[in-house]
Amino acid sequence: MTNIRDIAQLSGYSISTVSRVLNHQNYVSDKTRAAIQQVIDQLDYVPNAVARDLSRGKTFNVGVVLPHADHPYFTQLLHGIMQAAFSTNYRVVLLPSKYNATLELQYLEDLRQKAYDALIFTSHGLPLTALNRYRRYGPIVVCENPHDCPIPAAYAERLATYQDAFELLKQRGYRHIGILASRPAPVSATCQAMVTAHHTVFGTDPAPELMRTDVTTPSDAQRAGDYYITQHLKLDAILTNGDDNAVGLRRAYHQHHQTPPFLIGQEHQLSGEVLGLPTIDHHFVEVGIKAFDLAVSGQTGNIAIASQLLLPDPQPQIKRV
Amino acid sequence: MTNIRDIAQLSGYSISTVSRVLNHQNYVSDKTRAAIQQVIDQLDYVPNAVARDLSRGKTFNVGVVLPHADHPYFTQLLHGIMQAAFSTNYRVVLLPSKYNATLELQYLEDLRQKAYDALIFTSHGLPLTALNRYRRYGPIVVCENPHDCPIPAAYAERLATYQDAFELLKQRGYRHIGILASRPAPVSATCQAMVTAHHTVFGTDPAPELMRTDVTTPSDAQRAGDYYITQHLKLDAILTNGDDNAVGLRRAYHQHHQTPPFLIGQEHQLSGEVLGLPTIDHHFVEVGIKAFDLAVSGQTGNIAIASQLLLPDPQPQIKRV
DNA sequence: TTGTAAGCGTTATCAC
DNA sequence: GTGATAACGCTTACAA
Repeated sequence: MTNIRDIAQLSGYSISTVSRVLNHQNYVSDKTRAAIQQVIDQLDYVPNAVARDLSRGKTFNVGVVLPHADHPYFTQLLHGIMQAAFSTNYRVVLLPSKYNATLELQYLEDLRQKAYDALIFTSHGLPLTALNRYRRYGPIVVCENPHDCPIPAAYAERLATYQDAFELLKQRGYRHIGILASRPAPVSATCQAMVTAHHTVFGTDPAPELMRTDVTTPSDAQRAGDYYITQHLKLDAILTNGDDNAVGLRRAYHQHHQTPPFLIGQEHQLSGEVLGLPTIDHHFVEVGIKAFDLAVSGQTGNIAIASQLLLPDPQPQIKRV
Repeated sequence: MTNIRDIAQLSGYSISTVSRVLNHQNYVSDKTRAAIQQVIDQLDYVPNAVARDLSRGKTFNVGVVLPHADHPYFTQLLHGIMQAAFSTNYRVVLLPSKYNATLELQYLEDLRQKAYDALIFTSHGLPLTALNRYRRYGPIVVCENPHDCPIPAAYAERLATYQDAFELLKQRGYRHIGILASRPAPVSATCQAMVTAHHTVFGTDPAPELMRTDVTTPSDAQRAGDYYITQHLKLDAILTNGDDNAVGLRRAYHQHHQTPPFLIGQEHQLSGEVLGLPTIDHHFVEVGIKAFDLAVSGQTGNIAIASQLLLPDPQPQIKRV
């Protein structure tokens, strides 16, 4: 392992001069630079990145905490974060959490230990106040509306769009509305927003038996559908948490030889397009970009991005040839 | 910034003893440990991760080079890699490449600079021999069949399955087969495998005008469909590179009010299920797991995972209620 | 323009 | 059990 000292010795110059050459700084004469560069080339030397980071006190690593890797919310968010990181020479480190408090705490401790320059929580199990406490060790950004907790955040403003969705259902005369959510309202801002919007539009909370939580995959959604069917809960419509999950629901109804209720998707996935579902695009890529910007700038403040209800394109007529 | 020296001084013990306490090693008396721990707690001290890495000469970071973030091949592979990394305390660092040689080279140089303990190329633009040259600086794993290049690899064995796919088409009497690929055969092992399989089954190479490359997104696929249609290329079937891309193709035909040809998907995506397409599951999650194992073990050798042609479930009868 | 030397904060070896 | 001290490999005042 050849190091900067070796280069200094063999070239006959000092470590600092070698360092200047390495970092393309000024105040090095052309012939000195050339002489040193020659030794560098000769020994096939490259500086050690970790030593550099230590000396500079900065890693250019941003940790991104992800409960799951296979959910569109997270992949889209990650996509945005990567995009933003890419143009700034920061590196993205993936931190799987499964909403596990011990793991999340570990990542916060890693930040404290300077393993990352900043941390982005795409979602979290720990209370916001717990995260907030670690901000003294470095920038921490969350991807939800933090309400009264003064923590930097970039998030999709969903409430108005959920209201749009329920208004659509109301206009169509639907009253018995199923709701699919990944986590229950007490811990999930998203779920809370759906409940609030339902209340605003219909004047009542959603019936508890029509709300299914812990639905993340299409298979989960299929099970939720099985539940609705076997419990003989006659639904007019279901607000699903993802177009793909709507597919799972549909599967359940089809297997029971029933026509599914009117479905609204989320995430603007391809499966929704195929099925001609209305969907909600939360613009998570953009949210990711903003989250990253907040993280590296160290700025405080919240950035809300408006969601959007998208109605399906009319299905084209197919001419049989 | 309080460091190990501070703890040593304030506790009255030496740096080495403090280090032993930090690393939960033996040979420290209980009362010494307690005394030191008290100072640690009092000063709210944690060791610096970067200094640790430097001293140990290891980062526990594995770099994963990804041309795109939004393609199922990469997300599934990444999913597997994360899963494997998670259970071994390694961290996954995302390295976007866009098949850009300069970027790929930069990542290889980063490996050389010890920024990562190992590197996984999910795909690459640089020739294998170029990657192979950097193996002296650390383990490098690719996710394709490297054939005669002696570089560690985990990959989906696609050839036999592509043959199955073409056999299916042949049995159905189809002869004019379109093919969608992300990159042309000279640089893409995947594309080569499709061509070879076509040759094996039909005895001829695919007609050049029926092969569309540079197709990665559904929109690209839609453009490919536009091409087939406007060029009046009557196709019996199309082997698409992804169920989602099949959706794009389908969109093109529908917009031209035509019935799409018989479509075969890939990646076993939900959109394919909805459309009832045959699809090819390449088991990329498992490939990712194996790739990671190779990377951290530093083993040499190749691991091939068999792909699988999946036929659609029969569409259920729907009873109108 | 170049050199000296003091950091950066650990871990590891070896002596006691 | 504990402590000196030398790595680890670089950056950066400050001096010359």
